[in-house]
Amino acid sequence: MKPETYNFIMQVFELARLIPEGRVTTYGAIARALGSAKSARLVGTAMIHSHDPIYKVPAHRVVNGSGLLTGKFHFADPDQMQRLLEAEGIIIKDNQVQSFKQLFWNPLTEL
DNA sequence: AGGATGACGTGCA
DNA sequence: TTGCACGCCATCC
Repeated sequence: MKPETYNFIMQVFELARLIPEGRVTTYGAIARALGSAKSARLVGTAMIHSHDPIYKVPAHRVVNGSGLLTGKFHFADPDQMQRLLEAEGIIIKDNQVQSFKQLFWNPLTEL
C-alpha cells in the first residue's frame, strides 16, 4: 500500500475516532474534512481496513449520505453494526438511521 | 498491465 | 419521491 494512501487512511481513522458517542457521520463528510471531497469512496475503502481492533475506529458510526448502513456486511456479524448503534441510543429501521439529520455529526462545523 | 469493482455522492428523469 | 447513470480513484483479479 502506498505511503500517501496509508496516510489518508490514518487521517480517516483519526477523524472517525472523534465522532461523539450516539452520533453518526458520513463518508462524504469525512472526505471533505480531509480535503478530498471527490474521494468519498476512498473513505469507504479505508474503513474496510478498520476491522482490526488496534485502530479503535467506531466504524459503525459512519454511514452513507442517506443514513443507510451500507457497510454492515463488512462486519464480522452483519447485525453487529446495528446493535452497536442501538447500544448508543440510535434507532435503526430497515438499515437506516432514524432522525439521521439530527444525529449527523459534521466534522467541518462541529470540530 | 488493464479492466472490473466498490463501506459514495450528485444530478437528472 | 424513487431510481438510475455517471464521475471518482485505490484495490482487486
